Amino acid sequence: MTDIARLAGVHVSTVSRALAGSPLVEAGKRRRIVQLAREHGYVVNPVARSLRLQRTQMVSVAIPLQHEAGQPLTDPFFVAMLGHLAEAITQRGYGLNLQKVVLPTHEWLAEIIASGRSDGVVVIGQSTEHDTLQQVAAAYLPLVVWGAQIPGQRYCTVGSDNPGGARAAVRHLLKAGRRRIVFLGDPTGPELRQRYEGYERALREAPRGTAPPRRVSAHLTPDAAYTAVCECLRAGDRFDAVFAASDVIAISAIRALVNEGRAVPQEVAVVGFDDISLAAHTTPSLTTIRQDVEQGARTLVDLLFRRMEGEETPSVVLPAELIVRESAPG
Amino acid sequence: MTDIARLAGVHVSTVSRALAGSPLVEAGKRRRIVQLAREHGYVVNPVARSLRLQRTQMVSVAIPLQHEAGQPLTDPFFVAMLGHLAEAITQRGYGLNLQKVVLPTHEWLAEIIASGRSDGVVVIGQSTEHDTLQQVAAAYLPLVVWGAQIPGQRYCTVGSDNPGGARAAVRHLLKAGRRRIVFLGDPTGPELRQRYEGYERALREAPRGTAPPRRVSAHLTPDAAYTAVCECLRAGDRFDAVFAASDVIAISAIRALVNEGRAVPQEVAVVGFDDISLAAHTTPSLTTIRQDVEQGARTLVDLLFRRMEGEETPSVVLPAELIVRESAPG
DNA sequence: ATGAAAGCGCTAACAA
DNA sequence: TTGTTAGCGCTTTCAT
Repeated sequence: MTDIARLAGVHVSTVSRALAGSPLVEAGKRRRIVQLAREHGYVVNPVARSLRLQRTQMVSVAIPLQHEAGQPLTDPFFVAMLGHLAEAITQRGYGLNLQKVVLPTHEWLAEIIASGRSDGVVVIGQSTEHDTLQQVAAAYLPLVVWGAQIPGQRYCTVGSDNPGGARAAVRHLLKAGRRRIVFLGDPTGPELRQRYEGYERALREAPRGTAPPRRVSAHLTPDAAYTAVCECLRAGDRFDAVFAASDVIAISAIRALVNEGRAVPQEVAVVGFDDISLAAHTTPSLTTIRQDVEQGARTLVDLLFRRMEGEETPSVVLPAELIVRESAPG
Repeated sequence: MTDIARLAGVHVSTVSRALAGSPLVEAGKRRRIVQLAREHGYVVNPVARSLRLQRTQMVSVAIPLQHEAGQPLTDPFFVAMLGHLAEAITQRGYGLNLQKVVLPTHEWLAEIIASGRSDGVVVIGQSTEHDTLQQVAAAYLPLVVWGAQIPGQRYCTVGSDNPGGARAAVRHLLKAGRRRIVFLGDPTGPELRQRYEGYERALREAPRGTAPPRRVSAHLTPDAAYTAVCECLRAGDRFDAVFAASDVIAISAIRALVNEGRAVPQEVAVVGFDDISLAAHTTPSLTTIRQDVEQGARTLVDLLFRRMEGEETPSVVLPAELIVRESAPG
């Protein structure tokens, strides 16, 4: 900037003002300075700017992942969320600082905040970190979390209507005449727990003769789900429908079923959760509960910026919609 | 830091040294200071540190995306790459600054660099930006690119053996007796172009009676590929195998084929490219060319850090391996 | 082994 | 309207 000032024959402060578009500096001079800066490929140093302004124009996006579950950063839903967050954050002229958090880690959130690398934090997925979030949120406002809303929660979440979505999925299966519906997935973390609860509730409301809730445990990875379903089938388990906690494991479940000689959807219907972009394109295509990632991301960012301004924002629950496709026709 | 200094009854410079683990400061005092910092949840301000040190401990990861192609940041391969990059970068104590670049944008790379937000840049995918990269690389060393190696290229790439992988895919199909093999995808960008070239070459080397190269154009999105394959079938096109430029479009192709009444793999075999995590779990599971994302990411980061130290590193081509599954059995 | 002081590049309160 | 100046929080050279 000193260089530009010298070239323009003015003081740095004038350059600073000109580049900030201040009306204080004479229009002609301002244009000349801006032009000069462009010619020389000069852009203001955001580090120095941040130090001076005490704000970084950065948002941290933290993704807590269970190490033991081997959960990679490749879950398509999280990733779609990340993409849309990048979009929304960039649109506001902010940068995105990506933090992959491998649990269990001590004080990960406090450290992200204390480091001052960002003006606000988005956490994608509560995972098992409800307590951490509770604690940190007490003293730090600009924090929003994608996830489930939990009674007594003190932090701000945006998330889908997990129980409602799950219930809609199971009711759809019941209406199609299915009576032995298993839940595939591990209800670790509030979101999946709520999906399980929705599943249970729908079964409680089911016609007589419907089999009671039954869970097939599996981490949210393709391999885990595949293995779990195979074992279950070989153990002679009988069911005519699967409600999977996510699309990724629903797809694995279909493969396991077909490989073990069960026709999908004729013998076993499958419903997933998320509506990832591939869901419409698998064979058979996947009946699922859509979470609107794009709106979710926009809402998260919107709330975050309001919190960055000091506003106390409430949590938001977005509708989750049943999408009927081939794996569980109507 | 001033606070910690006051609490410890020493000068800030001593605290700075202590926290940096300098041997200059007396061991006992150092421990006391470190302890004090931890108790008070103090961590050094990386912004101030960056300004002073003239390095940010940050790496920018830029993902150029074609706007017109509607290509989202959700391509599973890119995303897996991003995850592994996050891993490798974090391991070295650096942060990751994610930049989604929507093309065409003017000077995107120059701006990322000039902004000084990071000490090095990883670009995932050359896309149509070969010229930009050539130009920038002339004056900026700490830059690595995931993509194809191009004759006359002046920047450092890491990428798979695209022609070799494509050739292996087509030879596999030929060996299985397929003679009318179409290429599905749009060879925009060097990587896909090289895959197409490998396809062409394998066909030139094919037995007599093999149909000549034939391309079905489609952007790398599920919808585009689905539509393209359907139209092609309805137009009465005849083929017994598809080599798709990516797994995502291979999966869509399978769905289109099945929906139009073609058995996969009996009537039409399908081979993809990437080996995304879902490829093993679709129905039928996908024969594909594996790109080793993890090694790719590690190599990129390794080369980047060497470049950040001033070393001129050469480009690297990684092997691409044929994985035979159900969609195109041996 | 520790303290004093300068300065990284920028912005803004104040002065002119 | 522009310039002067102080200071954001840190590291490091120099002096002690």
